[in-house]
Formats: sequence, C-alpha cells, structure tokens
Amino acid sequence: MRSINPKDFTKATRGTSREINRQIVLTLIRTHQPVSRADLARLMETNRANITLLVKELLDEELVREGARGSLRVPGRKPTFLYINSDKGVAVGLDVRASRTFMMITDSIGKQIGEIVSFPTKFEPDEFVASLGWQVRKALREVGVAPSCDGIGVVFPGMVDRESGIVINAPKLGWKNVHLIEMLEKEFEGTEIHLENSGRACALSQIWSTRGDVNGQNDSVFVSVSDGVGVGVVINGELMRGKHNTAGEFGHVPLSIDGPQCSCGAHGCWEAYISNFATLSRYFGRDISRRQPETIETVDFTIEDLIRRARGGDSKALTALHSAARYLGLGLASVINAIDPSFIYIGGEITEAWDLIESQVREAVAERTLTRELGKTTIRIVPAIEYPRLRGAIALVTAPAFAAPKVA
Amino acid sequence: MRSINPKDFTKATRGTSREINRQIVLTLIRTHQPVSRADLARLMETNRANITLLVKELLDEELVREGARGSLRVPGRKPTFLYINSDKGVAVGLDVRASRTFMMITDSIGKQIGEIVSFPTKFEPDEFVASLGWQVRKALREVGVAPSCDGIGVVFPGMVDRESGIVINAPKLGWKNVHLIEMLEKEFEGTEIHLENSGRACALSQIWSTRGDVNGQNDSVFVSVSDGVGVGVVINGELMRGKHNTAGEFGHVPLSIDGPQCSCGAHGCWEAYISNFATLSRYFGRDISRRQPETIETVDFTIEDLIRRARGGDSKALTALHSAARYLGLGLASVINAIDPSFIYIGGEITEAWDLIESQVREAVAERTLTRELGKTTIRIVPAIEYPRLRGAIALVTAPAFAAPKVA
DNA sequence: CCGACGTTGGTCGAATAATCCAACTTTTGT
DNA sequence: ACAAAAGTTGGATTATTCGACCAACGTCGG
Repeated sequence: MRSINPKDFTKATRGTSREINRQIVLTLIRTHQPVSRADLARLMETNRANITLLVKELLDEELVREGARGSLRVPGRKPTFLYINSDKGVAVGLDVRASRTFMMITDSIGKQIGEIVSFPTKFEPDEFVASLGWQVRKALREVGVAPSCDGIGVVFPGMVDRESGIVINAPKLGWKNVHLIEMLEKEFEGTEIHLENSGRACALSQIWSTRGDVNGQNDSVFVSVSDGVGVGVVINGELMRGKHNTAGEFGHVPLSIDGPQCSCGAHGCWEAYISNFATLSRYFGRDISRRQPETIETVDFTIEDLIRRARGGDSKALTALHSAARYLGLGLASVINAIDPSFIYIGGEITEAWDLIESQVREAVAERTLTRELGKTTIRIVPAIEYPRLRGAIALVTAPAFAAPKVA
Repeated sequence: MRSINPKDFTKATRGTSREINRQIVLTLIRTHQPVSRADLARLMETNRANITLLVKELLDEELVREGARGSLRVPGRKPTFLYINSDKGVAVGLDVRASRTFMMITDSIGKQIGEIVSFPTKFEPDEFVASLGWQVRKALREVGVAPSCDGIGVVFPGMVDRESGIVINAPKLGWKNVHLIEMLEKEFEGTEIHLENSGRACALSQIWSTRGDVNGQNDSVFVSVSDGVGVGVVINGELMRGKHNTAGEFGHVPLSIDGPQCSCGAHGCWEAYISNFATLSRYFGRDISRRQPETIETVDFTIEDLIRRARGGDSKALTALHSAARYLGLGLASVINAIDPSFIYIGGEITEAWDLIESQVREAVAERTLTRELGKTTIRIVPAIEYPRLRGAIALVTAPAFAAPKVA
C-alpha cells in the first residue's frame, strides 16, 4: 500500500498502459528467453493479439530479435523464439579496488564479451582517470565491437553520491570530495557514466541477475565483506538509496560503541570487527587497522592465506575465523531485525571459508534475532567467481532499459 | 529504478490508466481540499475535460462531494469546490497499551468524531476481546453515526504479523502467538480488522497525514520511545514491512553487545538504553527492567515525573535525561547511516523534554553519522497530543482507498 | 444603473490509441 | 484430412487529448 506523494507524482497518459506492458514483455523476454509470443501471452495472462502488437514495436526498435523456430512434441505450428537483441549494445563495468581495478565488457543484457582484465589502480585522481580512459579504449578495440560503448558503470570502494557524481570519501584511496563523474565524462565524451558504491552495486547485481535461482527481486540485502563492509538493501525490487545516496551503511552500525576504532573514526562499528583487516589483526594479535592506505594491500599476508592456514590445521587461524564469523552473525542479526529481508547475500573473500564458519554465523544470527522465523532467514553465499561488483557495475548501464516505469 | 519481478507483476489493463489517475485525483482532493476541478487540472498538468470525467465517476461513487462555490478576486466563473465525502465512512482506531487502551473514532478521511476515550487493558485475551467489543459498540452508539463501522485498526505494543493476524510476542501483556484477528473478527462480525505494530503505525500516521508541513511521503523513519522502542521505516511512500511483517526493529540493534539486558533477552539493545524504564533505572541507580509486566505500569514514578523533577532543578534527573539523550542520538545515527531518510520523527513521553535534550541528541547523532550531511538529517518531534499511534490505527482503515494501485 | 467585454470554470464531441475479444490464417504432427 | 498450436487481423470498447463551446461573474464605460 503505497501513498501517492501529492507533490511528486506521475499521472497516467495515453501511453502509460502500453509502456507498462512493454517493460513487462521486455523483462519476461530477458528472464525467460528463448520464449515465444504464445508463451508471453500465457505468462502475462493476456491474449496473443496484444503480445503481437507489443513485440512488433520492440522488433521495430531492434530491442528484440526473432530467432530459430522452436520445436514442439505436439502437433501445431512451431513457435518463433524471441530474444533480447544484445548485439547492438556494449556496456563496460569497472570495479575499482584499492590494489587493482577490474574491467568487464558485456553486451546489452550483461553477457560477458572477452576476458575480465585488471590493472593497477592509480591513486592520483587525474592519473586514475587517464589510465581508465586508456584501458577502456584498449579493451573496446580488442573485443572489436566498437570504439565506443553505451555506458560505463564504475563501482567505487567508499561513499559516493551517484547523482552528483562525487566521491564523498574513499579512505582506501585517500579521496575526499572528488568530482569523479565530471572528470570521466570529459575523458569519455558523450558516454553515460554511472557511479555507485560497492555494497549497493552488489545488491544491484542480484536484482538484475537472470539466473533462475536468484530471487533478490523483492526484499533482499547484500553484505560484502572485504577491506570494508558494504551493504546494499533492496526494498520492493528497488535499491534503497536514501536522501543523500548513502543508504545502506550497516557496516558502521556498532556492535559495541566502545569497541575497536573503525576507519570511519567511530568506535565499535561492525566493520571494525569483521573487515579482513580486523580478522587478520585478531590473528596476529595486534592492530593493523591503522596502516596507511598505500600499504594495506601490499601486506604480504592476506585473508586467503589465513583461510589456507586454517584449513591446514592452524588452530589459531581457525579461531580468528570463528571469531569473525560470530561477529558477522551478530551484525547480520541487526540487519535482519531492521529489514526482515527474504534473502541475505554475502560476498567477499571470507565466503571461501563458508564451510568452516557457517555454523558459527548461523548460531550468532539465531542468538540475536527477535523471532525463530527471523533466525532462519535464508543466507546465500555469492562466490567471487560471480563478480558481483562487476555485474553490479554492468547493471548500472544495462538495467534502465528494463526498469518499471514510474507511475502514480 | 525498480525491477519488474517476472514471477509477480501486474500487467496494465484497459482500466489501469484511469485507475491511476483516479487515485491521484482522490489524493489531491484529500490533501488540497477544498479544491476545484480547474485546480486539479493545473495540479495534474492535464486538461479540465479529463478531470471532469474522473470527478464525475468519483461523484457517482459518492467518494467525493461538491461543496459551496468558491470566490475569486478576479473576474470569472466561481469554482465549485470538491471535498472527500467523509460522511459515509466511520473508522475506529485502537491504541492498546500496557495500562490503558485508547480509542478514537473518525470519518473516512481521519477527521476525529467525538472524544478520545480510554479504558483499562485486560490482559487475558478473551476478556480483552470482549471488553473491546463492548467499548467500541458503546462508543459508536454514542457518536450516533451507525451501529457498525467500515473497519477497525488496532495498534499493538509488540511483534505482530498483520497478514496472519497473530500477536507473535507482546511481553508487556504477556502474550505469545495469540491469533488476535480471528478473535476480533468473530467479535465484530463482518467488519474488517487491521493489526499493526506500534512503531510502524506511527510511521503510517505520517505517511497519510494531511497536514501540509508533514512530508513523510517518501523516505522517513518514525522512532517511538516509550516502554519499548518502536521504529517504522517508510521507503518510497510505502511502509517497510519485511518478509515476516516484522521489519523495522531497530530497537533491538545493539549499542553494545555486552550492555544491559533487554526485554527481548539479548544484551545491549538500543531499547535497553533508552526505554522509559532504562532512563528511570539510571535515575534510581538500580535495575527496574526485570519487573514483571503486570507491575510495570503501576509503578508510581513515571518518566513524566522525572522530566518534572529535571525542570525543577533536580540535577540527577537532568543527568539521567541527558544520558538517555546521548544514547538516543547514538542509535539514531545508526538508523540514519542505514536508511539515510529525509526525515526522522520522534514520538514518546521523552519528547516533552525535547528542549532539555535536543542538543545532546544532535551531538551524538553528528558524532556517529558518516558524513556531515547525514549528521544534519531533519529530526522532528511528534507530540503526544497528535496521537500518532491512534492516527496510524485509523490510517490502517482509511488509507487503502487512497493508495496507489499496484502496477508493473 | 446597465449592458458589452474579458476572464475563469466546467462540459461536450471528435480524434487518437490502448486493451480485449473473436475469428481467421499459417504451420505442423498424426 | 484433421486437430492443435502460433501468430495475425479487425471490430468493440474505453481511455486520454485537444479544441471548441457554454456558463458565470467582475469590470468598466456610458
């Protein structure tokens, strides 16, 4: 039950009904392809005539293409399958991380083209933009589709305001109030640039995933545990962005207000307990969270090494992981109590040790959630191989074409 | 940018456009009345002809009525003012609290009829339902509108699942898994019963308020500080309800996981720091949070007494309030970091001391919010005299008629 | 005082465009 | 040959949209 904002609403015009049904058809083709007109009519519980007209419009716009005829076991005319016409579009996704920047190129529905490449991240904004320009152009030449692309999605580790395009604070790169979009728009003249925070981008990757088993479409939360803790919240199929485009910072909700100091300056944030640094610090029994950003990623011992040692029988390593697991679960309980999502997705390096830590996480979740039902909230691991950040970056570019129209 | 859920969507039919515009017209009449057709056409940026047709439909359905002609300063035909036809509907709102239950009767747009009455809350479910039945019928007879009403909204202090109608846990009444709606539906045969948690009901009262200065329509949070801490979150003009209808329990997000024990069983919840009991406990220097529910409300010393003493110069009382203020602010910072709302509304007895505590609250908020902008998030006090819980109960009944249609 | 005039509110009717329904053609296995 | 399924076509209905029209009312010049 949504209220209509009397100061900001969208009235229905003659074309509104068609626009709605058009987007539904597009969505159904995207998620069910290959699919025939008759299938669409059944899925939408409408008659085939209407589908014919809607599809005709989409074919004219070259958003959809007809493919091979399908085959039926039963007598009757064979269906003509419909596909999203993905040849036309090219999207670039960039995942900026403290050490390296990763890049993926896809077609207009997010199907990967070529290999994922990576290159060192420059810390100086001007150099950063120039290197991005060079790398993106090179990659586009190599996949041989076009010298340009439909849009570039950039996922940034830190607080960003995607509307103004300003990086508010990225401690890992040492950036504050950098007007990144303006710079990138100058570098890639005429190309749309989208900027998003890493936690929210990961959530986007689940909303717009076409994998059948992914159901992040209604209410879900993505928790990305890495150098920091990024959280993206999906409510009603829409990413929660907030007034200042900074919603979702559950990483800085405290476990204990006088706990260890966090990179944000406050004490006892969830992030200060479960970030990779925090876990490594506990293993080494000393505080490494105060290192300078430049040296953080060059530390020779990573969380992956820790997991390897734990698997190898290092009981101290296992204890450090279990400790992180407990704090992870306690924080997840807060997220669950606050949002009550249908799914929680967890990404980050620590998920590689999920078999070692799952029971500790679930136990801590059950301990602090308010009801038994909440304690049983589905938790799914998103492995690094699925590149949720890059997929989210791509979604920034490709998703708008499939989004529901704003109405009422 | 919302994604369309391919497993659960609503296609546009012939009537969809009209339905959308109809609800917009209704909303505009509700919020702008008295208003003329020409005004509506200007507000909706459409032509007057369309408004005429839409209004004609609403007049036929007797949802809207024409009133006196307005007067203009300028030459020209006088407008005929339109009003929501509120004579027809009667809504009952019930605010169940540990000590007493409050009742308000309104017309179909939430305008109060008669006086607000209260009666003691029965703790035994069967007696509770019977007493509600008696009191509601008596009150309806007294206001003399009708023996029945359109619907009854019940706000309950505890966890409720409004869909199944079950009170999951209400520690203050000692209820667990009581199928309240079923019992009430038997008592008020044929009348719609709506059940909601108190924090979320307060948020509803702001969404559906017609006061011009209330802008809770998009993203806002209502924090109700009383015996417990109830929180309602509004995202995109819609109350966040969650998978199990328990979303918004920020009251049990911890400030310190090894802090004082909370009524929920866990340690260090926000509620355990800022509930009225917690504040009184700090004043008396002892733990009164473990009292049995039956005796809690019969304690002779209330938070209002504490505020009176603080105003009277009792420095220990002021210190207790300031301490509560600081914890309130620290928790609000978490809410702001997580949700990034446009507004935060605060209700509850402690708001009567807002002049004494505001600076401490704001300081604590600024201390833990991630950006300067977040630290400046608007905080508004909702005084008890506005009866947000009762207004929320009423909204449960009256709002559906004005809600945006579900589309796409 | 009074009627022409301009302005505003509200309505009517034709044009356009959407869904909806039924009938139709095309294709294909049996 | 026939039935069944896919896809198309055209008429019915119903929505917004636009222009023109009528009604009501203050102003102003005589």
